[in-house]
Amino acid sequence: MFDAACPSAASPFRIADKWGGMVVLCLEAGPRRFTELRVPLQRIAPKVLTETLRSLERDGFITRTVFDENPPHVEYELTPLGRSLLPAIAACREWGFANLDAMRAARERYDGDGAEAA
Amino acid sequence: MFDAACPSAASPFRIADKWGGMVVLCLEAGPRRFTELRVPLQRIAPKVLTETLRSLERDGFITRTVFDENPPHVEYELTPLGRSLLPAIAACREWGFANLDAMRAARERYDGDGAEAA
DNA sequence: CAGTATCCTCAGCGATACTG
DNA sequence: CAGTATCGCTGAGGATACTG
Repeated sequence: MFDAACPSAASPFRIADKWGGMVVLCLEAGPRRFTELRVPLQRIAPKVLTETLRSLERDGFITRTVFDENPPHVEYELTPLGRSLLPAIAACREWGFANLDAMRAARERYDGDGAEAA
Repeated sequence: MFDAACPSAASPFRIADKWGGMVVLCLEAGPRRFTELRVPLQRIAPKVLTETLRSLERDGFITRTVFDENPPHVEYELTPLGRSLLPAIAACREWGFANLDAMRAARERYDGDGAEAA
């Protein structure tokens, strides 16, 4: 159980990084271009978006298609494997919608106790 | 969409850290003691396990019960909120069982292409 | 047994500037 | 437009030793 060879363990897909899941969601509705992805993900630096996309491409979750035009045109699209992530992501999001408030409350309670004591 | 106030976004619960999910799974079958958790999670340093447990406790996922004995005896147990994570974790694990091989294959293909070119 | 204390490393994330 | 190049920081994660 949980040996080093078992990345599937519990969070098999923290989809690599902080942004991976969001990018997948952004691509759910169809192909998107580099700059289009930067709109919903305003806080992301271009370098980081590149890294994220490369990582997702490496894992076979997305494809990168270059149109030989000027100005350059590149599209990212989910593969079937990438789409297979959506149900699991949905399960996580549903948990969030249902329980995030409770979690936040627990957190305030915990932090509160610590603060009072001091 | 995806503003800073929306941690629920995609991976609402990378359950905090690398080990959080595994610890929750270890507690699924019932309460466990500190050292008992270190058995399946051999690679975890005591400091890190402590941090992980504190974090889970803070979020209301587990309770920490101290039995005033000698030698000391402490038990960690899932709360209902903690148990609510299990379905989402299960969804992630199922994805892993179903698709991890495909992902690994994609990764090797990708890395292979890069290596050949060099 | 159940932790703390201390120190360390590295990689993820980020900001900014530049380019084919 | 779609990136790369460079630099820097922070903090999660880890190894080891010690303690009530």
